Amino acid sequence: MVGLRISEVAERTGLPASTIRYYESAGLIEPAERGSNGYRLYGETEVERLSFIAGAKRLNLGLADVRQLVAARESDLCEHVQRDMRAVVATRLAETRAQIAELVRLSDELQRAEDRLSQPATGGVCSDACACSVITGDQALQPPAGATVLPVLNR
Amino acid sequence: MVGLRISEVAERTGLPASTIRYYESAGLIEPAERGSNGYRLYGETEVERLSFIAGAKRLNLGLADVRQLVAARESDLCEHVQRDMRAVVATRLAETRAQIAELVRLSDELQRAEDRLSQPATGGVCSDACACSVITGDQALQPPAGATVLPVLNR
DNA sequence: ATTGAGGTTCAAGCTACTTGAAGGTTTACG
DNA sequence: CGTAAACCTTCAAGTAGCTTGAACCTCAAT
Repeated sequence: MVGLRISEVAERTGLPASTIRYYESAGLIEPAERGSNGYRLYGETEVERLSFIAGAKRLNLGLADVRQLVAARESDLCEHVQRDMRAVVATRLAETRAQIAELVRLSDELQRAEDRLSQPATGGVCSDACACSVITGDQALQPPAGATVLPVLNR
Repeated sequence: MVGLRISEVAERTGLPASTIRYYESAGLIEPAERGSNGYRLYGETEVERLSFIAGAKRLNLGLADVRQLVAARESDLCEHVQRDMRAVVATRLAETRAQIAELVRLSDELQRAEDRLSQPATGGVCSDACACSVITGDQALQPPAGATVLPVLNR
């Protein structure tokens, strides 16, 4: 009952100790208690909070979102929490679906590029364009007219 | 024929001027010529090189890959270029497909979380767990046994 | 006494840029 | 000719979410 050291908390939550320290420094969790030796000590409450955070991270939520949810959770207003979480999750779901759509489009492009690169060089002659046209985009790789392929991973 | 200024090159390649400067500082392209006023000046060759880079970026290639491809392209050994590009593109394609698979799994999780959050709180009573269990993962959100959902966007 | 496995802090590095400050240049207009 | 807008320059710092490293302390075992 004296409290758990950071490595034990790391084991239970699945988060690396360095990440737990980082979350503290980032204000996601309160500064941990310290033992007489200066080591951080954690109780069950902290482990649960960190598990909650780990769960949110599995949903790919950003730290800003996580911060909001942690605050809502602590505030203990149940409806409030549920409403907040629904909004955050819904937004994240929409973003994820958009990401998937973009990546599918991208994988099509890559597939086409690969197909073209698998063909022997045109007529054995190494022209000026060469394989580079696959990327320069003389033909297939231009965005299909207003396709905005660019911001795929920008988030 | 005096040369294009950076904003004109930006317009032709679709890359922001700031990005072009950044590519120069990152060693992706050679330092541009300068006019008597200190402005950068570009010729057709540079525009083509930058278009090539923009094309590679549309394929979501990292700067390390792009650097390699640019070098190969400049080296002018055609077979070599084609082999390099094939390898890079194939790797990228595999990565993209893996990403898609992970995101699909993630969107399933999010969908389940949303479903559960849409249901009214259990029996009207706001228990200790409340909506938080959706993320804490008492039930559905635990990784389906050895699923490694974590490194979804780590790259 | 010393080794090894923990713990601590603080700083820097990672990707691929973007943004901002502080300033010089060029061009168009009145 | 004056000046304001629009361009260009460099350099520094900020972004997300950590990870890694250096330099040091603590504790249990040999």
